[in-house]
Amino acid sequence: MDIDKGLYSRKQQILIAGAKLFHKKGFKGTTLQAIAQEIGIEGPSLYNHIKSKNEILSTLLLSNAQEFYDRMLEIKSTSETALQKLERLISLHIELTLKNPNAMALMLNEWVHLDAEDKTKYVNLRDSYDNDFQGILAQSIAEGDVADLEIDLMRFMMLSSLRSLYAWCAKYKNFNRVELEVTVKSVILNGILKK
Amino acid sequence: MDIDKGLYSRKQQILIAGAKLFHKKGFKGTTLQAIAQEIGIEGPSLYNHIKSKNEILSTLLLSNAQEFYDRMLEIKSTSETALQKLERLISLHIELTLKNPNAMALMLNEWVHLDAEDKTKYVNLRDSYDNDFQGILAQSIAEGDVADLEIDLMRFMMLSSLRSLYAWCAKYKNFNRVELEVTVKSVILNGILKK
DNA sequence: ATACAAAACTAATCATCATTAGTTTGTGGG
DNA sequence: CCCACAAACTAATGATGATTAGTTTTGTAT
Repeated sequence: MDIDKGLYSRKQQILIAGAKLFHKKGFKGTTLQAIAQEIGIEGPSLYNHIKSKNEILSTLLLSNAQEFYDRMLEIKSTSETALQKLERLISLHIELTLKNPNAMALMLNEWVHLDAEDKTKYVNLRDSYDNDFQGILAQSIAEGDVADLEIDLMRFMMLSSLRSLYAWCAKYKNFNRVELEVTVKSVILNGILKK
Repeated sequence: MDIDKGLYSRKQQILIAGAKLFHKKGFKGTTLQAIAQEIGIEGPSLYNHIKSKNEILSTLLLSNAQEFYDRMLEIKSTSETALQKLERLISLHIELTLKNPNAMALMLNEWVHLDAEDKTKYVNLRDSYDNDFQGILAQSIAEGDVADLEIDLMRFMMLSSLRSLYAWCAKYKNFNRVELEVTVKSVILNGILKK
């Protein structure tokens, strides 16, 4: 019973509790009874609001993946330099991480438990995102701002650290958001060496 | 039936198959029957070689965490500069990733399914490793080689990308190991910007 | 107040595994 | 050739947990 009943619909509460528990115990390690208990009802009562356990996971994953992709399209369409777009993408990751830390964790691993149709949708969204990300990276190499190294690997390393940030935020709760953004950008763009 | 019977003991085969399937489906999503099938026997026959499903996971995780920590102690004890030690740590991650890609994946997530005692052991090993890593990073700042930014976050970002490398290696199978090391070091040390 | 609909509850059901019991097979040393 | 012993096999057992059925409660609009 962690979630304020006044502020969220039951469906919302279920999604919030689901994200929290799926993150902590994994999808398969979380029982519907546990989710129900988290919001103060009995397990089977959940079925007044959801169709299945899998629906909780797919709602969480698809809505977040969609939000990432929508925001990517928005950033792609601006007329800035590719490097400026990369900086916006870094900010985007931080923004969405702060908004939905638990969902961010699920996007790394739990998507394997989606059923076939949703898994395809999810993987397509993620692949599109990764592709566009890499396209912008390629452009910033072409524009002379970014080093011409193995581009798959550069993209991969950038996204790995950005996608793990939720864990850092969970551990060091008293960080300053602006400082976080500055540091993350500095480490990604300039590396750790002193100049 | 993927694993050559001649080269490995049954216990080894079980560990290899377990790592593969736990990686693909998660610990809770993998049945003993599936592991058995992978090496061509029936589920209950596994009990001639193991004590429980959990033992498979804990053997995989603890032996790998221990290997990381042993190697860390070795590197700490050399008389090189802290920056040289950091480069050795990057190489170490790549070496162990190539040796045990599936186990590397498990170390990120599946440790939550260890039972209490093993989980404590595992978390202690990991925390010690992270601590020592950060100590070396602090020293290299003190030695004037590394930028004086939020040190927790720098350590976190470095380890996030290193610990995810198994996924890149799985996807781009034809990479050159030396080039991989060079690129990873360059991105971590110098960032992505062209100099 | 009263009735209806939404949302809870309790008590099945049914499937899926991990694990155990009891039995058979296969092999290497005598 | 035969005996042990390790390592398989098949057939329970028992727990767990998603989902369904059927019933009661609650809250709201008349």
